[in-house]
Amino acid sequence: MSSIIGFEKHDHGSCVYAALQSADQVCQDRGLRLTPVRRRTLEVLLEHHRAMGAYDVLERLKEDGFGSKPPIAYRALGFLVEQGLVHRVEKLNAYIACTHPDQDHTPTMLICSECHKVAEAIETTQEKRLTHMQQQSGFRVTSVAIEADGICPDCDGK
Amino acid sequence: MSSIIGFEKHDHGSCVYAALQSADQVCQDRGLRLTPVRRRTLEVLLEHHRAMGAYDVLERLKEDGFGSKPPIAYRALGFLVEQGLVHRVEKLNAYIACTHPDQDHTPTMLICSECHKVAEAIETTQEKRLTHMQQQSGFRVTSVAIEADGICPDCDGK
DNA sequence: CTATAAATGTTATGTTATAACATATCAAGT
DNA sequence: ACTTGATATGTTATAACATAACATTTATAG
Repeated sequence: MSSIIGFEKHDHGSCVYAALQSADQVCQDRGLRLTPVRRRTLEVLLEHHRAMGAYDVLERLKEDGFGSKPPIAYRALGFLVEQGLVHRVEKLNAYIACTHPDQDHTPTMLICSECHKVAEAIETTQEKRLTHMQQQSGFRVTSVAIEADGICPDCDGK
Repeated sequence: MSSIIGFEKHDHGSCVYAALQSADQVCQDRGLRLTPVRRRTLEVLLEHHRAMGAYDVLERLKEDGFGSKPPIAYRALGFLVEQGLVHRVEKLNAYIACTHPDQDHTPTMLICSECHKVAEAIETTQEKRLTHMQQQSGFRVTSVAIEADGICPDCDGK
């Protein structure tokens, strides 16, 4: 079945805090360093709670005294994406913080064409399809992206 | 179930011809014009039978005496994508001709990280999941992209 | 306290994409 | 055929996204 994260109301402060905690934990477990730029990058994405372009992120980092050139942002984003703490939204060339980085998952991104909010639907049935596909085709899958354009509940009401 | 198009051998000449025929038909049926640039753009993609960037396509169009500036390619590609004759591969920012444009389908793109070939798996179960997702979330889906990175059968053997 | 690796930072450039406007072509009605 | 309105093609200019290559700093293991 599927559950949606992103369109409903929630306690934002605590969700940011929890996600950062979780990220700290993940990195510690994996022997990786959630350095200041990386942590701040994640925080920026969490605060905005929507898909942001690399240059938008960079803007914030610059304001906070970090480097001001594209690679600064791209490297931090790359690290976070690799660790599953951030998802890249391919259709938007943008990035969004993952709100449940603990579970290993193949996210489905729901992109509202109207308000441009992005929500994440977790499909647990995904893994099965993936394996299935593999067996049928002989294609050895390493990662999957699923992205849907459409109209979110809020905008649909109007 | 799923079937794969793209990695296996096939009669290329006739596949290009058939696809163009099919495109003519589709456009006629919809009262749209498959103009020279558009037709040639599709042909170029069919000939190459792999994902091409817009600028690569543009190169060919230029050689054939069509306009030489980006919008020429982007407009033709946009039209073809809209009509489902070409799929955009989001992860590659590239375009690939659809080999079965008749059926309305949500393609799954299989992208080989080694040889960079792209195959298309048609998932008929997709529509169900789509509808399902819609009901659960209130998100009204208009289009879905599914893309998998991995290793294709050919490269896996080596 | 060094040697090595990892991370940060910069310069420069490459790649992908679109806005805005000018011109040409097509299709329908007269 | 002739005008008109819509569609398509073309150009200029620029915006948005991304990475290679190299210099410098910071962390950490020996």
